[in-house]
Amino acid sequence: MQNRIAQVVFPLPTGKSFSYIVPEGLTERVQRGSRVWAPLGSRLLTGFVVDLKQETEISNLKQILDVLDPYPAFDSQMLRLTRWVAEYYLCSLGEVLNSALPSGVRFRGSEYLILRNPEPHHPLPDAIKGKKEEAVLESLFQKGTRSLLTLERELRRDGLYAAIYDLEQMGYVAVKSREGRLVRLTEGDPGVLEQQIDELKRKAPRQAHLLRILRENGGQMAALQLRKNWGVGADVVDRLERRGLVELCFEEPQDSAVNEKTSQGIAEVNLSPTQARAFRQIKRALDGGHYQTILLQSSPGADRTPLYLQAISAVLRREKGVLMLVPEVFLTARAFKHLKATLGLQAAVLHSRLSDVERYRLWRQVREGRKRVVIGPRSAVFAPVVNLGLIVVEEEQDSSYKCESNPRYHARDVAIVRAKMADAVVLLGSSAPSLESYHNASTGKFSLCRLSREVNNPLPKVTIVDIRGLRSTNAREILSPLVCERLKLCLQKGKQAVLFQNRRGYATYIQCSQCGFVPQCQNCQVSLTYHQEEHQMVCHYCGFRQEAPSICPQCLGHEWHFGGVGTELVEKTLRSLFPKAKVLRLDFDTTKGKQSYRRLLQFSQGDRADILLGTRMIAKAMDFPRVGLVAIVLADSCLNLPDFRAGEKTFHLLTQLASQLTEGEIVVQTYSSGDWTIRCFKNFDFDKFARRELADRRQLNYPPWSRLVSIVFQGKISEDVISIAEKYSRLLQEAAFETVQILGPSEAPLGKIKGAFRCQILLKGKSSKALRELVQQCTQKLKGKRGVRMTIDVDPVEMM
DNA sequence: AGCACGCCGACT
DNA sequence: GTCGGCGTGCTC
Ligand SMILES: [Zn+2]
Ligand SMILES: [Zn+2]
Repeated sequence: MQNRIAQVVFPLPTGKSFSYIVPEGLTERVQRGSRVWAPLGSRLLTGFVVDLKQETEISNLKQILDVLDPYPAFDSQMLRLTRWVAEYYLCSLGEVLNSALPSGVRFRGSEYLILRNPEPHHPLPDAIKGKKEEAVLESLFQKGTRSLLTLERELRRDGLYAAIYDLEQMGYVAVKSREGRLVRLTEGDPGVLEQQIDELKRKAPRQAHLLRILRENGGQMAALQLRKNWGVGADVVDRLERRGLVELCFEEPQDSAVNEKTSQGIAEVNLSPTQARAFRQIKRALDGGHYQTILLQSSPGADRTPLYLQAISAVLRREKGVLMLVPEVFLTARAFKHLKATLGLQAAVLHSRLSDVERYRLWRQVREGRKRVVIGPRSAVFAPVVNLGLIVVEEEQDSSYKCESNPRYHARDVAIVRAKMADAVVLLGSSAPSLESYHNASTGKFSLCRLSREVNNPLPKVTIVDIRGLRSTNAREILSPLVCERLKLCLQKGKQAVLFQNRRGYATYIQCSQCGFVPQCQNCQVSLTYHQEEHQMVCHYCGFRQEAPSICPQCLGHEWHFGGVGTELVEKTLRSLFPKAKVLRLDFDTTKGKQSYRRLLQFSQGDRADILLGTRMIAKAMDFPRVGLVAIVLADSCLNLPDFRAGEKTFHLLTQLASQLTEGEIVVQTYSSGDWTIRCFKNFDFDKFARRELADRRQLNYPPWSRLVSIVFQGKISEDVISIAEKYSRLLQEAAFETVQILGPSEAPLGKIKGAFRCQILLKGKSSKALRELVQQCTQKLKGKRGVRMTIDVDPVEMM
């Protein structure tokens, strides 16, 4: 008896799965993990098959219409992993599966179907059984090739892809990418060709250009080459083909980059004695061949990369796959370069910035085991690496690993669970690890591997400058005399200086000197930041902006006090102090948007500036050898965040900045020089900091001693939000047990953002499982209200 | 999430 | 009378 019933989940908030009949023609191809096309209500949706059964009690079943990939997108291990993510982070399996796939997988549009045997068979071979197969073949007989998009339009979509994959499997057709096409001139006569080019020149210069390229390169070229070397896109090729001026043929793709080195040819890395000592422990874990998480805690400035490379090389020699996670997309380039230069490897770099076609191509190569090393940001933790042997999580403490939209997973934690399932080793690298990982290492859940600095490579000098006195004497003063002095020296020596200030703009707020009025955002409960360059008031939470006022709208006063130092003001100060120095400012904290990404890459490469100034991102972005001074303009802006992790985050930040120094000094300006975090950082004593911080957190029952779940309600009408939050809170109180603490509901920090009021309930408890069950139970009972959205965050990182 | 269904007030 | 707001519940 065949499995005729498929259980399908969809990317909807419902955790439910739906049963469908698998039609005759699709039984072979519809498997667990397949992506399918199916009707739900009045809609047609893409879903995922999570199970196959022989029968069901449910009546009035609908049919699955089509299967989207030639083989299941998820294997059983990935299904297990995504199910864990859904259960742990309290969201639907469908949503997790959807975000685990490369985004925007509508890749099929750029592919072509070709007839393998160009002779039309009449009658059709016996093997062709389905109507759809027949239709596809008939369509191809008319013209040797068809784009998949054309076929979708021409034939009905139901069962189309299943038919295509069947025909492909039987060897009648082949799916080729648009860029695998060979473009050939149809006109052999040079005179006629010249005439054609002339005619096209005015109306379609790009097409004329393509003809010229072909003429000068032997009359033919692969579409991929045309794009890569000449910048001529596939659309131009299509148009010329329609004119009949070029013809296309399909050759087997000669993708040389795909072929990785054989495992024997993988190089080894030269390790220093210090590194070799640390590596021995990693090697033992790799040799063991079982799950283990190693926290690689390096002293600031010690290079972890050689250890990663050596571990990767060892894993590849065992014919296993590697996943390397980095905190930001732009950091993948550096990792790729290292792998290429040292091991001679072409790793697959998977991230959201690739085109759909490219991303899907790489994803398939990884899925099919043709690429065994994947580099990427947090989403890459779901890359379908075959036979996984090692996951590297670089800068494991970085909060970018936590996803701030559904599913709100933490890539480091998912990596650990994945490694357990695959019996792989996890390497967590950091010079100031998260206290969660540090704690896990001290309880024996992880093993700790320390990497110290090379003996000839001393720790940088740390100077703490208390600026309490300074500010009171001259409010306009931003840089202490000591920092100015060090800057001068640094520049004289021809070294670069890095300045960090966590606030963008010129002033974080402006205030009327006469009546005390502070311009606020109309959508958020925050003051507007003054940007001098654009002469605008900007909200950093919703993007609202308006012309900076010259006259106070309240009292018509015209004198403003600028409060809170932003990077623009620091830049202005630097320019007046060092008019000859080249100052480069990098001030955005997201890498979203093309422009910021480009500037970021320029920044991390363009090391010609004398002074580099910026916000959080500079700590991650820079990779310069010439840095002689790092100055933190105001450590307090990080230290005083309303977050129980403020101290930890400050330590991370300072350490990351200090790691950029090969030799030199790091100067920290602060109002609270007596603070424990600052004092420990002065001696680079993370262990001392962590011990005290852990003790404090134990006292207050904060992670890692407890688990948190944050529930945020938001909506335009504050009364509705509050009433729902209170209703939920009552449900919690009814169902809760002693070990759970319910904090709130209280107005979330920054109560109103983007016009939405926010109310937060924080659950604290010993067991994450118990908390999650409680939340799940209450959420089912809660009757929501239109206009009030509820967000559940398990293990929240950002407390805002 | 969407979408239909149904219930109620208000306006041609 | 019916148009359109929104709460409710379902989708195999
Ligand atoms: Zn005023
Ligand atoms: Zn705002």
